[in-house]
Amino acid sequence: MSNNLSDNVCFTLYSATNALIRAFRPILEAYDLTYPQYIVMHSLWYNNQVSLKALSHDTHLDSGTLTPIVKRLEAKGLLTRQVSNEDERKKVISLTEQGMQLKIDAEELTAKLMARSNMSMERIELLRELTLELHTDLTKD
Amino acid sequence: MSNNLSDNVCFTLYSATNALIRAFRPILEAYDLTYPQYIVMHSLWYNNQVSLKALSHDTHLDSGTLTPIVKRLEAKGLLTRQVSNEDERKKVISLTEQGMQLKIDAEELTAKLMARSNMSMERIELLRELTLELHTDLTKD
DNA sequence: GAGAAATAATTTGCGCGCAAACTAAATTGA
DNA sequence: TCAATTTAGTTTGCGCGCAAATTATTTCTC
Repeated sequence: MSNNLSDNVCFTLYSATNALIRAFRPILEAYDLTYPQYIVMHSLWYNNQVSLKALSHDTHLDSGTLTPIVKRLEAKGLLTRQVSNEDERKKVISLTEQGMQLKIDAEELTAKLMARSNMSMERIELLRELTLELHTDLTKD
Repeated sequence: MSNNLSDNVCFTLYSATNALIRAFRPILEAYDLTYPQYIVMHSLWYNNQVSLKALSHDTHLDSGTLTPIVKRLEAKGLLTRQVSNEDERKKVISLTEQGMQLKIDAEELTAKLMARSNMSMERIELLRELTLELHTDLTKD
């Protein structure tokens, strides 16, 4: 029977994620990006010219969350949004030259951040596997 | 060199936490609580009559985040906020009878939720340790 | 003991995260 | 074929999460 918040995995997961985003913030600020914006850019760097739906699937972000994020990235000149020719309900999201250029600069970002923790590569990899497993479990039905 | 979002521990951590809060939402709705509100209540159940500062330390939530949350819980009749006698800058946050009663109902909440995942007790405990370690590392300086 | 510095809490502004409602286009099926 | 359903994306509303600015009180320090 736990009586301490830190005994609760939900709380430690929640706190660790908040701390991670907080630690990421000043680093990403140099690129004028928030973490969710970075996720979207990262997705597009490896999967360009996709619909919002496809982007939503890849980033695990809701379309209602994604629309304003993508609009902000468009306003920054990092991507464009065009109505699809085949299906006029769809929007094709494409990186601009500027958006592609960011990739090289931001390549080592995550590694740099995780180096701030004293965790070993093995424990970080273990954490990755466990959070991936939990996410899969919670979204399977 | 990772080229997939799921290869990135930051992303899996972020996604798993969002999924967890999302899964928690309908369960907590029965108690008319959000997850951060639940964290505050949980903290108070084991540490009643504390200042906002102390609550902030325990919940890892910013005072700017906490003030409106605590006000909402006050509006629901779950707690009271009184100016401290010793130090008039401080507010003493105390559970009402109704706020204390919620504890019994909500006792098994987390266990119920985690049972939704197929993860073993051992892996959940490992996840707890790893996220606690990461949080400690990221907030140590 | 009065001015300066520190501390506690609130307020403001912005970007999520997401459920729910909505709009518009494509698909379906009788 | 055309009305009903489904699908893609947007909008709205609300509650965070947090940096930065603000207010009020207390503590330092000279």
